[in-house]
Amino acid sequence: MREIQLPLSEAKQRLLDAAEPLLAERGFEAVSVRDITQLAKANVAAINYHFGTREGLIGWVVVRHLQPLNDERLARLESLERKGGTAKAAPVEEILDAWARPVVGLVRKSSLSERQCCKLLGRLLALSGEGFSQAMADHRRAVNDRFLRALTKSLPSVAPEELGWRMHWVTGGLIHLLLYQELPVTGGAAGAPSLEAVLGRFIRFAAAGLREGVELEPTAAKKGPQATFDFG
Amino acid sequence: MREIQLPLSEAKQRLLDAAEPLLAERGFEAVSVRDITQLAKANVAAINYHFGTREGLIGWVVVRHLQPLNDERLARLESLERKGGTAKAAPVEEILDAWARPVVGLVRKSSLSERQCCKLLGRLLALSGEGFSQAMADHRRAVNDRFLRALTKSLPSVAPEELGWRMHWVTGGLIHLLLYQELPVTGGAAGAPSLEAVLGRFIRFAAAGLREGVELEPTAAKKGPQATFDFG
DNA sequence: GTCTATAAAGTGATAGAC
DNA sequence: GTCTATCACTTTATAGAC
Repeated sequence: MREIQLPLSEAKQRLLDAAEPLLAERGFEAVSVRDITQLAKANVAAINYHFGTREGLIGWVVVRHLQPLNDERLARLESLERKGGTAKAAPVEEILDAWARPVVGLVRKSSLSERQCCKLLGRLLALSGEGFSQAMADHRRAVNDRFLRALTKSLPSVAPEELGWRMHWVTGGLIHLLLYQELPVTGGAAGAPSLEAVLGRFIRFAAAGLREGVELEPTAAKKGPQATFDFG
Repeated sequence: MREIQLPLSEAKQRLLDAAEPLLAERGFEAVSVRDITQLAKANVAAINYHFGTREGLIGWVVVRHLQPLNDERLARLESLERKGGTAKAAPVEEILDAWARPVVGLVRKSSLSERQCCKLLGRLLALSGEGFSQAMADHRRAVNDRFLRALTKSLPSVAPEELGWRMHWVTGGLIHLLLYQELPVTGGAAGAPSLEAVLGRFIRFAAAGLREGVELEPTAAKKGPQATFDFG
């Protein structure tokens, strides 16, 4: 499932590197090809030559970030499952960690500032599959499915459908966290906590939400046909 | 604090009524004044005559929806606090209910379809104060503050700052719920649950998240100077 | 691969007639 | 208040020279 990162020509990389801070800051609709080529010190026609259309470039931004994110999520989940053995269910916190924590690595590797990279990731995740290539959409759904399955195993007393909804809301929380990380701290007395710290607190919060009601129904849930939920 | 709903001329209403479904469907950036006037069967110049600029119209869309939402949130919280008396803290679920449930009333009253009204509300909430009038922004912050205070009273063992962060993530969950309500049910066997039902489930989920850790630290929290958190 | 020039259509806003 | 006509730009995309 892990696809090879296609090598990009230097020109394409330059254009993408120029486009991403603008897209992070202003959103996908509010950036023109002229804005990008100007910042990249390239010609106006460069984007159309290298990417065909403006949307073609956006598509590359999507795969450049969401592909590694989903790959890393999957890798961490699989490592988690290998570690725990076949029968043992992983703790909710560790599953959520595998799901949320990869953004830290992406932010580190990115040439963007932490703030911009978070904003861009937030915007990309907020697309929720709209305007993706079919391959990307399939990959995303497959990863979602794997996580939902792991969570179902870890929380058998919560209906899988309910877990799908809850992960949907958790996804919204992560997007909001990435988009407006600076928002809540403006009035705070202490300095802003690091991204890692915020993610850790978010994971504990989300785990508690996912677990809601488990102490009330300790019996194993009825197994229906596994419906697929696109919670992203 | 509750402001009088300014009477709108019939022409202004017609334009707003035409604009809102388009804005709900395509987002604020992707709708032109021509799209709106065409749907409203009005003249191209009508928007500039009645609202000054395109942004002026958007501003009215904001107040037409977010003002009643925040008003209703506040009214419900105050009713809740009156009911419980001065010393008694309201249960977290009821506070969250006062915060989230008003969207149902707005959807009912709106001439938009439930789906479109939810999308529009989701987009408006996602603005997070960007591009609001100062009065709107202040009102929003004041309502946020009141809710955070109520939650702090109800969950004294959770640090107010932590509650601010958690409400920030809850806000993201609500926005995602409103924007992509249909998303998780596409693969489900049963039909989609009603908005009311989903909100009820969301409130229980969010309450569990807000409560995380309370059983570990049953002592009252230290009272520092109350920082204001703009969790919206 | 990179450039200029230009096409073809769309944008918000406004002056001025009615 | 409503309309037409129009201004002054901006948008994506492309043809063709270098």
